[in-house]
Amino acid sequence: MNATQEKISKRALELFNLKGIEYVGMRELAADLGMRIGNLTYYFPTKDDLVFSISQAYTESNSKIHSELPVKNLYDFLHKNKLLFENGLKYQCLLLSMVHLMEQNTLIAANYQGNVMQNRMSGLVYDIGLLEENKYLKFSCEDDKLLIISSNSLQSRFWLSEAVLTESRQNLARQMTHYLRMKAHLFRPYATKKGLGDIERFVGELL
Amino acid sequence: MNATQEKISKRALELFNLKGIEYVGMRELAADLGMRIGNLTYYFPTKDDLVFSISQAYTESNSKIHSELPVKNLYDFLHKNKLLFENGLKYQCLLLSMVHLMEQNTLIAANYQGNVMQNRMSGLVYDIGLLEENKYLKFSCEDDKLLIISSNSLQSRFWLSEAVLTESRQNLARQMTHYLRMKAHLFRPYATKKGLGDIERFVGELL
DNA sequence: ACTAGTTTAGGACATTGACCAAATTTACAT
DNA sequence: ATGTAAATTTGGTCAATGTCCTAAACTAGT
Repeated sequence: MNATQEKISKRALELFNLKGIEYVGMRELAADLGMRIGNLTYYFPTKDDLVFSISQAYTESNSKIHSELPVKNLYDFLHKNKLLFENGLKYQCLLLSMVHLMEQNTLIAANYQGNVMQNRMSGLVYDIGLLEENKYLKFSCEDDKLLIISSNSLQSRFWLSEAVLTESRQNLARQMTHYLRMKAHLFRPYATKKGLGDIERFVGELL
Repeated sequence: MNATQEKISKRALELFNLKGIEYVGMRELAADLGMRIGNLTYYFPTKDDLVFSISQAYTESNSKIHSELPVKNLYDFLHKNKLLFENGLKYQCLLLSMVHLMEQNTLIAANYQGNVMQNRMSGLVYDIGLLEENKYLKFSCEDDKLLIISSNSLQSRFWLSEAVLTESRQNLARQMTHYLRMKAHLFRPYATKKGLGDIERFVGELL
């Protein structure tokens, strides 16, 4: 991706985050960038291509967080989730239009269902398994484990959608700690003594 | 609402559920109903009006469930949630476009933020409080209670959105039991012995 | 038969994403 | 400096969307 493409998708992300992907037209974006539509489509033939490139940047930054932060304890895990939340905030337009995108943008849909989803899920299963091994978490049955993983995924995907129901897109950041606390509490019932300590530490550092 | 309006919104709901609100045009809907667009706009001046009338039907059917099913025990509560889930499925188009609608449809936004949201939340707080009084649930601190309520709300609002990421709109029904089990497990750590019995019973009846 | 409500017919408008071709400008390598 | 390729502008077109309009025709109840 060259400099102009970077410039375009950077500004596009800003506008998309402000108003929502569906409500920023290509003409509007071009005007904002001080360029003609023809030039925009020179770099991104369709709007879907543009959004896809943004979604790839999001996926990559998420992958980076995952690879750079091995989860050794429950605090690590929660802290990693904080970074993931912050990253989600940076790309809020994607998370807020997820259903939309997955049904309409064939590039994103194919990519997500072909790679991202499985990787995410298996990564999460791995992390939780490790925390169980290292005695930070303890599940009384396999069911508990699987359902807490599901709950966790759902919350990660849609906390921003819920947040936007009460506050505008411009003020989502300040709701983040609430949802991080929520996530921490989700694991509370399954935490060992060691695990509880990590949760307390994480929650304590949130304010 | 007269017979023709009923006919229109009934068919509109079907099409919206199948394809998504944003992807069914007014012309398409009119053609499907064998009427002219002019006639459609005679009954519903704008698409927003049509969607709003559907959303009101949804809100009313939900309110009906709430008023007809007093929550005496945890089983009642979970069973009520099952009915609410089934109702959400009937109006899936609304839940799948929630963010969209709340930001664009001024009628829905005003109504939701003015009434629905508070009622829903206070109703839930009331139910949970009752279950605590009647010794089905026990929370070690107020925090746990509030955060479980938040988790529960988020899951109720967005389970369909999550479901549609793995299956098409046409096949959402069969994922419902999974999310109901998830909901039941959400309350498990806070259930008393009595409460656990109710959960077992509810989950047992799901399959 | 009159009237109000309903329905049709045939348009219009601005906006959207997308697509296109020709001309011009810019940057870089020879 | 010159030629070439990439980048950019200009000025459209296209179909589809939601919304809006008017005049005419049909239909039901009084």
